[in-house]
Parts: sequence; C-alpha cells; structure tokens
Amino acid sequence: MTNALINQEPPQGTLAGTVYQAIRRDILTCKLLPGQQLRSDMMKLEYGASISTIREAVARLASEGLVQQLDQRGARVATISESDLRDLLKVRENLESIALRWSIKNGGEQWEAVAIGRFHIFRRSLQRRNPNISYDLDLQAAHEDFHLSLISACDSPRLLAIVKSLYTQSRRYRFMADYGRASDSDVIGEHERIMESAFDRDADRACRLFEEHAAKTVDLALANLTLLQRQFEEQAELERQ
Amino acid sequence: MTNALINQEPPQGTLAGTVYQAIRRDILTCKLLPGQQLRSDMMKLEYGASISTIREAVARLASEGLVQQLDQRGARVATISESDLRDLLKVRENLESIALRWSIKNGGEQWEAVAIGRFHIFRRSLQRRNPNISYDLDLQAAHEDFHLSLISACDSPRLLAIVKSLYTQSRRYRFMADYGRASDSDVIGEHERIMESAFDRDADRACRLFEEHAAKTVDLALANLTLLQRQFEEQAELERQ
DNA sequence: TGTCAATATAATTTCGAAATTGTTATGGAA
DNA sequence: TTCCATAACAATTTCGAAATTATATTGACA
Repeated sequence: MTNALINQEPPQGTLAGTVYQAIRRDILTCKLLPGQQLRSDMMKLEYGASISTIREAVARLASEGLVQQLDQRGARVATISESDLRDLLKVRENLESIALRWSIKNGGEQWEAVAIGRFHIFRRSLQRRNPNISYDLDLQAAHEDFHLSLISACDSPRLLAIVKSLYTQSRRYRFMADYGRASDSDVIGEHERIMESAFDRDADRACRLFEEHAAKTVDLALANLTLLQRQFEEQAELERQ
Repeated sequence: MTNALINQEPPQGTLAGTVYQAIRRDILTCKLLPGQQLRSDMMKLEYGASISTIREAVARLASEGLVQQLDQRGARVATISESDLRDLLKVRENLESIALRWSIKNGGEQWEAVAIGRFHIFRRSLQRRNPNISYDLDLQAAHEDFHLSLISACDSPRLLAIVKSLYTQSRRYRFMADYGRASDSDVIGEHERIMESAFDRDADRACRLFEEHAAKTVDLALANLTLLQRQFEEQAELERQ
C-alpha cells in the first residue's frame, strides 16, 4: 500500500509476475543473500511454481541487475562490494541531480502538491518509527517516494526509470547497513530545504543541498558495509555446507 | 567481428541466448517492425526453438526496453515516437557527457591508445563506405565503438552500461532515419576534435564539442522520423490483414 | 603422494502438451 | 439497427519430463 509508487507492477496478472515480485522482495530484504545460488528445485518448492515459471521470473530479475545469470551454470543473487556501492551512489547522485534540475524547470503546482504530500507521509513515518525495528520498510518506501516525487516532473520517462532502478539496487545495501537511522542529523529539515529550494525554482541550491544529502548517505553506507559483508559471507559459507 | 565491443554475449552458450541475439538483431534492423506483435507460433517457426525458449529470449529483450510485454496479451516490439526519440537523445547526451568528463579525469595512455585505434577504424569505415547501401552496419558499429571507447575510462560500470543500452535503443531510430549519412558536414573532423580535447584533458571543451555533435544528430534524426513512421505504420497495417 | 581420466551424480536447459485467459463471432432481445 | 450475453476460437501461460551440460567422486597411473 505505502510503496505503491515504487512497485511498478499490479498484483493481478501472471503467476510469473507474482513469483518475480516474491523473489525480488526476498532479494531486497536479503532473505536471499548476495552471491547465493538460485537452485531450481529449491526455488520450485519455495515459491510454488514450475521451473519454467521460476526461470522467467529470474530472467526478469537478471535484467534488473538483481541477479547474475551464468551460461549453463544457473543464476545467483548479485554480489555486493564496496566498489559497487560507491559506483551506485555516485551514478545515482549525478543522475538524480540532473533529473531534479529538469523537474524544477518543468514542474507545476500539481507536482508541488504531490511532493508536499509525499513529504508529509515521509515525516509521519519518521515520527512513528519504532526504534526497536532495525529496518523500517514503510519508512524507506516513504523516503524513496518523496525523492522520486521531486524528480517526477523531469519529463523524461527514461531518466526517471533509470533513477528508479538505481534506487531499487540501493535498497539492498540500505537494508544491510541500515543507514536510514541517522537520527542524530536533521533528516526532515534536510529534505524540507531541498523541497523548498525546488519550489523556489532555485535549481542550483536544490542540487547542492541534494548532493550534500547524498554525500552523507555515502559515508554512512560505506561505514557499515565492510563489517556486514564479512558477516554475510560467513553465513553464506554456512549454508554451502 | 567489427562490433565485438558492442555485442556483449559470446556466440557459444545457451540456445535462448542465440535466439535472443537473433530477435534482437531483427528488431534493431527493423525486420521486426515497431509495434509488431510477437506471436508465439510465428516466432517458433522463424527462430527454430520451442515456445519456452522464445519466451525467455523475449523476456530478456523486454527488460532491455526493446520489447513491451503486456499481461496475458503477449509481447510486441517497442513502439517508436518523436517524443521517445527526443527523450532518448536528450538523456544520452547528458549521461554521455558526464561519462566523458569522468573518463578524461581517469583515462591513461592505454585509454588513449584504444580510442585512437577505434577512431582509425571509424575513419576507414567512412572512407570505404558504399554510397549505394543506405545503411552501413559496420560503419554504425565503428561509430558507436569510438564513442564508447572515449568514455570507457569513466570507471563506472553502471554508467557505462546505461549509456551502452541507450546506444542500443538509438540504433533502431538510426536505422530507420539513416541519419548517419550527413556527409556534407565534417564528420571525421568533429570526432577528431572531441578526441583531441579529451587527450588534452580539456573536459569543458570536449563536452561542449560533443554536445554540439549530439545536437546535430537530434536535428537529423527528427527530420526523417515523421515521414518514416507513417511509412512503417502503413506497412504494419498491411501485415495485420 | 599427486595428477589425470572416467564415471556417477546433480544441476540447468529445452521441449511440447495441457490449462488458462483473452478475443472474436453468433444469436437473441430491446 | 444496436446492444448485450453466450459460445467458439485463438492466443498466451504453465507444467513436468526428457535431453543436455556441469560438477563431484572414484580409481588408475606416474
């Protein structure tokens, strides 16, 4: 419900689509670990569909970059690394900055209204967050939805789709490192200032603020990754036996 | 052979991979027309593989943006439009410009050597082109390979992959409009100046020249598209009967 | 003891038929 | 004649088994 803007596919449709979403969710929440082999038999039992159907779902995920397919050697969950994360965030920052600029130029009152609405939901999610839960899915979805709404008026379906997919790929890292909980800094204020600059049509300021915001994310993410990656590798080693 | 840098997959491997490449080629050369339905039976006969195999190949193409999949209503070749072309070229120009900047910063002598080599092949292809052939596949591949080699040192696998896929999507438009034959302008000189600016590490000049080059492409492409699209629609109408 | 080849095992890949779903054609009622 | 429901049709989607290919194990030889 809350992440309607993020999940592009409706629940009705083909079984392959449903399986695709299920596997995708398990990858993004690291129930399926990075590097883990996706064995046909295991998947068949786990997701209750035939091998062919599973195969199609996996093929879709492969094109999304969430799964790596090796010729004649099946598929595995895409691996993670510090260099990959650096690249991902660097590209996302630059592309989203462009999209924000275009969006500020094209956006009208309707765009502002949607962004304000998303901002409100994001703030509410942050307020009622449970400190005991290490990873709040709704909060992350609200965060993404807000950012995407800011660039939604960029009038470029392609750029929007690319940035969306970069957000998707980031989610796995964010889940692991849980770098959403930077509650010491003024998260709401940061976002509010970006939005206000955008509404004032001050693209330079908005992009500068956004890039500063993004830089913080990079630091937070990298700080936690190395430790966690070792953890996951040990777990994967265990499952291999 | 000549487009080794472009076709990422080796010829050996799975049948689905081979079929994927075959369909891809037919889409990019407009043997399969934009908007055309991809019927299972027809595909089965045409490409000599079972429906399941075809299906997997088509799924891969769908993720690449070359095919549109509709729930329970099969798949069709992605449609084309003026707005889509505008978007495509605009995004490509901006993203490639970023990649060029990064590449200029990171590139060493090895990068220069490869770029010079690609430039040489591009120039030779242009020299020996046959004016009777309306569309020279080798020439287009050489052109793409040169541009990609210039940004290959950007040190961002993701951005490189995105730009590559944008080139792939452009190819269909380029095939149709054949806007490669702007022989009146100084094609070689334009490219040479971009390359020299890059080697001088003058990123601003290189990007400016590249953006001017890209702007010409947009004009050429749009000039031919409207007429050709009507043509293709008529042909598609005919096939529907 | 270490290396290599051959076999046995386990995985992926491919296939065509059966089930499901969407589309078109037909017939009746307003 | 037009609209709607029903039936016949054509397409996509799903399945499990057969074929193919990779991996692991065993044994022989240097």
